Order: sequence, then structure tokens, then C-alpha cells
Amino acid sequence: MPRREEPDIPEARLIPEATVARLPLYYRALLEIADQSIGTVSSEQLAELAGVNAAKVRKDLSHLGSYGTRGVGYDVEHLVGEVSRELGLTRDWPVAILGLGNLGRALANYRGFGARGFRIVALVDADPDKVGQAVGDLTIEPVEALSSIVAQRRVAIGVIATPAPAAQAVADRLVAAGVASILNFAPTVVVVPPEVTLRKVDLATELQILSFYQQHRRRVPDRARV
Amino acid sequence: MPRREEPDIPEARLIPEATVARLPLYYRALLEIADQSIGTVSSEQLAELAGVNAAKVRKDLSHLGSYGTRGVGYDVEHLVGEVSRELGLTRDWPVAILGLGNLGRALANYRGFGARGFRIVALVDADPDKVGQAVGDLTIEPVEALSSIVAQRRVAIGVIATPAPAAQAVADRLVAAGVASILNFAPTVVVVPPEVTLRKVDLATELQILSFYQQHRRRVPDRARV
DNA sequence: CGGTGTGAAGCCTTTCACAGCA
DNA sequence: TGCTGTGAAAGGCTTCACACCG
Repeated sequence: MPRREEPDIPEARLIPEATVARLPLYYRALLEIADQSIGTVSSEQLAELAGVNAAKVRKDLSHLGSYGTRGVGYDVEHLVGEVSRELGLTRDWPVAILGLGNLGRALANYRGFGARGFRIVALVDADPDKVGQAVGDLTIEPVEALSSIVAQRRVAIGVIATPAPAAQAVADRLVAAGVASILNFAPTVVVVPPEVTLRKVDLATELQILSFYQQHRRRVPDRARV
Repeated sequence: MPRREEPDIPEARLIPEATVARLPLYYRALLEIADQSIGTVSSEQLAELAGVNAAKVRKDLSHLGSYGTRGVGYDVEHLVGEVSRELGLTRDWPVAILGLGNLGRALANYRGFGARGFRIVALVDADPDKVGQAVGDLTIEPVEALSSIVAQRRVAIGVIATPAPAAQAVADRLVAAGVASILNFAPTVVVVPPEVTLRKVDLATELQILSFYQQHRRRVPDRARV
């Protein structure tokens, strides 16, 4: 039970973190199903497509409300709507990419990055030689302009793709500018205040985890994380 | 307790998955400390650098054995050795990158990818126009050559950077060729046999999770996953 | 005295299994 | 009849708190 009413966000159900992390999988699976003009889907089928088990699907979806029909399954179109609303994909989130080395450029060019709702509105780099360069439709801007960029373009999400030593300073600037969601690709720990959501994607870490299991080969978990 | 002796892998302690996922963080923190010629570190200090809490550090490290000294802390050099041995970083793991679009190329050029122990030995793409192109020191090879490449160059880890529709077929080829560790960047579910370790990095999913918390802003977990 | 190593408690997540409804 | 929704059980992970030892 939510402890307080909140007028501008109607549903205040509390959804477990583990469930939130799986909603994108269901969302993707549901889009595939919808593409095939299938009207109804069972937890079993959805589980298959999302790579999880059916009990988990049912429990997860039950946190969003009771949108299934017993004996039948879930109405695909309706469920897509509920999941995308829950994930905030009915809005548009302006994204800034910080750091335009190999990875930053790849992200900037990545079609399907802005699959739905995510729009890259700024590319920022500290290197004066890079400032002014065009990448796709955008021009690289100086990091000093960050706070005005964030304010003017309503940047909601910052993607850090700088080298490790620059990451914390960039994160600090993002937070100071009011960005509350950060995705960190730099291979280093970044600390942010508790009201900021930080997630990280770390190549070196992933490879090292694979290395661990490769070496300890015997009953290996193949659980893909997220 | 391990249930069977295994002659070629001496230590058969079973380490929780959550601990394995944090070892790379400790490893990185330890390297930083070692760089400053500091001989001893406490769980408190290590926790700070790794972005976790001290109790977790102690519990995690206790799974590797008792390498700390009460009243003193952990010997940095010794611990670096133990952690890197546990992670399999004392060996060299040949890596193949599959799919050389924006992301694949960025990965291929990413210095620090092969931070330690990971060496990119092959670039493979299904597109005949790309085959033969040079990327860094390597030349893109056809996907048909994959199984002989894997065999000859002892590829241990496959990194899938193809578009989503091609990912499963590439994974199947990798598995058939004997690759037992796969890192999937394609935004789709990939299924592999249980003896293969699969991890995934999914940009769209990460952004959608951020979107969820952005929209439900109220007590937000900033727990960075991994 | 200070900091590790670790039982025990608490919390979160997953899985089970079936009541209940269309 | 078939499949959802959900209590209850099981399992795993985190945190606590302190005995123990250098």
C-alpha cells in the first residue's frame, strides 16, 4: 500500500526492483507478438519469448494490476499499453551523451537507441578539438555548456561515455544541472546522491565474470543478468 | 562443500553468483590502491572504492579464503593475486567479435577492452561487403569461417554485436563451434544450452529502467546493478 | 585496540501449487 | 476446462553484531 496520495502520478503501486528490470523484456516480447497480429497471449508464451518462466511473468504482471483473463490469457494490445505506460515510454525523454570517443560515437549513431521515447538531444565533450565536430545530426558541444543545455533541452537522462578518470566530474556536473537519471559506461565507480538513479554498463566487468565461469567450468549459471 | 574432487582445478570453493559479480569491482579498486604503493587495505576502504559496504566486502572475500589479518586488514598485493587468480585473469582469453556495425567497431577499437587478459583475435561479419575490411589490426572475416577460426585461435569468448534478428543464429554457430562464454549486446533474447555462460548488455533495457524510475520519482533505488 | 570472519536475523526474490474465475 | 492471480514455502543475498585474534 502506498503511504501517500500523489495527485500527478495516479498509480502509486510499488513494484519490486526485480520486476521493473524485467518489464522491458516483456515489452519487447509483446511488441513482437503484436506485430504478428496476435490478440491474446498466455503467461507461458510470454515467458518463452522473454526468456523467463511463466510463474515469474504472472507474478510480475500482477504487480501492475490484474490485466489477464483466467482461462484465456492477456490481451496483447492492452498489456502493451499498460507496460509502456508503467515504463514511461509514452513520454519522450531527452538524452545527452557525454564523451565522444569510440563508444560515445557508436551510441550516438546507434539506431534503435532511441527505439521509442529516447531522443538524443546533445553531445558533449571536454576536448576542444572535438567541440564543433558533427556526429549524425548533432554537433559536439563543450562541457561548460552542459548546465544550460540541460535546462533548455530538458535533458532527463545523461549517458556517460567518457574515459574513467573523467566520469565522476561529468556525473557531478549532470547532477548539479538537475539530471536525475544517469547511465554510466565508464569503467569506474561513480557516486551520486540518493535521489539520482544511476545504472551502469561495464564491459570489463562482464568479461571478467565470463572469465570466472570459463575457468571454473562445472555447473555454470547461464542466468543472464539485468 | 564441493561434491567431487577435480584434479585440474585445485580450488573448488563455491562462490555465490552475487559475489562473483562484485569481484571485478574489488579487482579494479585493488589495482588503484596498488598503484599508490599502499600495502594494506581495510574492508572499509575497499568498500568505499568499490562502491559497496564493508560487511559485503568481508563476506565476499571470506568466500575466497581467509586472506585478511585481524586488526590490520588485507595485504593488497596478495589480495590482487588471489582475486585475479579467482577471476581467471592470469590467463589469456581469446575473444571474437561478431557483427561490425557501429557498436562492433567501437568494441573492436576500445582500448582497455582487453584491459587484462582479453585479446581480440577475430572480427566476423555476415555482410560480404564488410569482409576484408580492416578494423584496427584485424581484418573482418566471413561468418562461414567461424568454426575454423574458433578452433585455430582457441576463441573462448564470443561477443555478439549483430542486429537483433541475427543474434540467435550467430549464438548457435558459436555454441556449435565450442565457445562456452557469450556476451550478447544485441537487443533480443538469446537462448543457449545450460553449459554455456551467457551474459547480456542491453542499452534499450537500461534506458527503459531509468525511464521507469524517472517517471515514478519518489524514493528511488540508485543501486547500480551488476 | 582494531578489524576480520561469521553465525544469525531480516529482507527480497523465486518457485510452488492451487483456489477461483471466465 | 484452462489459465490467471496469489498465498505460502523455499532459497539466496544483505546486513547486523560480536567473538576472536594479531
